[in-house]
Amino acid sequence: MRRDVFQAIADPTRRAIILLVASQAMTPNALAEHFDSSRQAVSKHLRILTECELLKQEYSGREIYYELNVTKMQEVDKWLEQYKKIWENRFNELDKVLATIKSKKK
Amino acid sequence: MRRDVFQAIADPTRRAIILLVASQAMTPNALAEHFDSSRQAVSKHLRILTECELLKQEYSGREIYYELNVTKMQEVDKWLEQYKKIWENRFNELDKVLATIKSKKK
DNA sequence: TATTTGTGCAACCAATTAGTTTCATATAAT
DNA sequence: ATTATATGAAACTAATTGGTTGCACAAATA
Repeated sequence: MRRDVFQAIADPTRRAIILLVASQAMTPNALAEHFDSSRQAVSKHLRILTECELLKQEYSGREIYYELNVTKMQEVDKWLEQYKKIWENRFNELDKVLATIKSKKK
Repeated sequence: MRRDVFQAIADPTRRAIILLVASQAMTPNALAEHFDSSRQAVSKHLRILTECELLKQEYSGREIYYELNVTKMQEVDKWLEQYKKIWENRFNELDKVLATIKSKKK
């Protein structure tokens, strides 16, 4: 199935998984301990996160370590960039206003 | 209903609406022209986007102009920031490696 | 070899979602 | 005053989602 990063990060449990995995790679069992839901539920989240490449799998015997694929996270940042221009411009406008006020006070 | 920014941007139609509205405030009718689905479907998306404060409404007679609330967009950026540190560190590590290679070549 | 452990997958289910059609209402135009 | 337009809300529906339980299977351990 074609998975989308935005759809993946929409779920709060998945964002929590991302946060946990960001500091260190973890196995499904270890991750599941942090949640109320079953290991299988967590496993399904891991599948979704892996399918959209937000997570990478590292096999070690029968264990699978899931780690964050930071590169894919940048995709969200890339999407935000077009809007960043807008809010930075807002700041510039504000700067101008402040500068004007300042010069008038002199 | 309590609406979440991440859930709001998960839908591709809603992201398209955000993009359209980013350049200029638009009415539901004007927006609906850009999509295959009905005006009411677009209206429901607008409701979700407004509820999570990604959009603001500007009333003008019987028309309602929807405009982007850039401030709320920054919430996503704020979430990303903790991961930005990680990918910037990766870059620094890479820089070190490149620097080492460079000095060896000399 | 027999058993335990770590994992993914399938089948099922309740809740949510994104769409539809049909309305009600307020403003604008004739 | 009547009609047309812009909009939101309600009721319904099909598809998707996030959860469950039960299973299969490979790797580690006894």
